[in-house]
Amino acid sequence: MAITIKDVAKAANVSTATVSKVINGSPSISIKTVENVKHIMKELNYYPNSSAQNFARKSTRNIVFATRLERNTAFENPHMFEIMSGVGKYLSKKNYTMSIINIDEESRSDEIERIIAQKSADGMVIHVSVVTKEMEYIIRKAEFPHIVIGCPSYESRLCWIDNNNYLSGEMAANHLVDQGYRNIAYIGGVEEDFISTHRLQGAITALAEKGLKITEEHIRCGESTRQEGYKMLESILLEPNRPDAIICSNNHIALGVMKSIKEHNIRIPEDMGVITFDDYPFSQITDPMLSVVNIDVYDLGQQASKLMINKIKKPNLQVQTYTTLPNLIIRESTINNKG
Amino acid sequence: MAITIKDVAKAANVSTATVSKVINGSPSISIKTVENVKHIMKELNYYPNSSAQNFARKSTRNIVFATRLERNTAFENPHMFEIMSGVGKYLSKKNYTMSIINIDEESRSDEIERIIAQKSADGMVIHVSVVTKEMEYIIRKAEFPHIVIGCPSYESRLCWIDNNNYLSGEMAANHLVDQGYRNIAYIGGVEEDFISTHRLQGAITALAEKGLKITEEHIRCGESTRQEGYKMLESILLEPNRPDAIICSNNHIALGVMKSIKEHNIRIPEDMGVITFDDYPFSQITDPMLSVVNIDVYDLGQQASKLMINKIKKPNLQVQTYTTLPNLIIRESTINNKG
DNA sequence: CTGAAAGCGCTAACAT
DNA sequence: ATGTTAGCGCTTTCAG
Repeated sequence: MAITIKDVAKAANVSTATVSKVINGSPSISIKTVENVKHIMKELNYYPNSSAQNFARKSTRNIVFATRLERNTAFENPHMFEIMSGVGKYLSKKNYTMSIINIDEESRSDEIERIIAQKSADGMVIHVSVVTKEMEYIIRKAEFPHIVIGCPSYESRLCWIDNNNYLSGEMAANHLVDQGYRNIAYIGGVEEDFISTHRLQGAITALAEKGLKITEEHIRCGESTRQEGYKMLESILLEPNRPDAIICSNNHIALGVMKSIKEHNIRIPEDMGVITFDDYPFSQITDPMLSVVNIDVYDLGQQASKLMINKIKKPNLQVQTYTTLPNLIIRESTINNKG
Repeated sequence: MAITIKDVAKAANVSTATVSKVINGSPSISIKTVENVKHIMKELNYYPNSSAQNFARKSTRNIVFATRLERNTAFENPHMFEIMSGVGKYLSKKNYTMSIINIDEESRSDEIERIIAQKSADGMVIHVSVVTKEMEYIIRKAEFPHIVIGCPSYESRLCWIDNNNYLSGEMAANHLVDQGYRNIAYIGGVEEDFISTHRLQGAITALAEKGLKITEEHIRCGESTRQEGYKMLESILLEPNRPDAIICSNNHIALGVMKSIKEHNIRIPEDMGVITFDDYPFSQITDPMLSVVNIDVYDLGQQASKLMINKIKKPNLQVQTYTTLPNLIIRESTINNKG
């Protein structure tokens, strides 16, 4: 049989209550006793049984990370796992465990309800891609500590944090202007793609401040695929007023855009600058290498879990905020010394 | 206060033991009682407290996935997360939870020891990249249910599963020969990179069966980076005996290799075929698109967790096996109708 | 500063 | 088929 708190108590000639207090760093124990007990614990190679601890103290020191774990997610959305890594890193530093649950189409809120009711976690970090209104209802009804990563696509009263896509859009536009580009186009995702539309709004604002504007026909929205990016740029090149720089709302679109540009024998960056967002390691394999406005999503994850832990202590803490600043990585695709 | 098993027992006019048996699907309860109790549970919206269950039954129904979660891991090694997703998927189907722990350089075996001693999980799935001999010692001493994903790089008595890299190498070589290539080179990782060396061995064997061989000067080993891949191919092109096809041990190397080939105005696939392993979604963005021998790592993860659960039931089950068959994805880089 | 003892909510052996 | 009851190993009052 494994060794328990009783064995330690006996060996140290104290009560189990005292041992427990030592384990939990209670200040009311004399230094001498603390040292003695700790010594015995080490000697006996004692570790408190975590199920018993969880049970007795009615808390698990476990946080659930809820997201989608389908086939290919890791390839298609490494960002999500990078966030998860950041969350896990911070939690382990704070002696919390992180368990991952897969939320799929059918059972989204059932899973959540069960976790809350079973008390198998003290809190929940949720990737925005899986939240629904029903889920929100359950979480808020139970007043369960949570933080959503990413701004929900509807007016929500859940707590969330996100990076500032608006600001990212501004940075991309400002950089292009600094480099001397003046006639800028935006190729983005569909209208419901909030990330893309926020970036666009940021770009528009930044340009307006410099007395520039993106003309209507230089804004395109479509699916976030290479194929669509390619098509959207092709159609822009048919216009008489050809832009001298393109902001692409993501890497997929950027790849299609570059393909189209190259096929037309337009030089990047001399004739046309290209910039996009989020630094996949593969941004560097394009020729020329892509400039990007990047977000430190690992850091975003760490911040989220920090908030999570604060919320466990102060459950009424309400946060809805844009955090983590974007940073500009200048590579070859926007280096244009006309500026 | 949340509702407990006692409340259910009272409402259903049975003992808590009976309710417990219903919860756990014991066959010794009459259908009528089962239905009645289930009905009451639903009515009261009762869910058993999982900490109490874990504590009482001395098992957690939790599996730890141990790996490295440092910054950029998700970008550099999406495979690892794809495996993790597969593991999580299967476990949740079997009503197990999965918690992730980060194993870093300093504290690798301490973490493991703690988890085992604290009984915070029933088993452990470990990514091969974090195993050490010390860790093996701890796991085996405790006879803790485990499965390592990937074959350890030393003679180990841990249980592991891996995909068959040897077979993958054979498939790559056979495909090239089928396409009519005869003079094949292998550009791989360093010697300690077992994945690469197994693939090489497979390729050599397959070629030997067809009466072909890779000459000594057509085998190169170096770091798995684009830069090194580039350099290694450059040096091969200096040789008088120029190969007509290249097997690259991974995507990074393949990218460098293709760059070199293109700069020498050698046509792919006409003058030189290129094949590599593991289908990143980005394998498709190269020009021409890369043929690859792919492994279904999501499936590998699912198989691993299946074994994991078997091991919990039969702890003396010993497995060391190559599983999950590779499959060939033929794209543009090897289509050569000389064959 | 330390200890006695009452649980925490459930499971499982045993009895009926 | 169902109930009684003794724990599971720890935390936490409360008393001393």
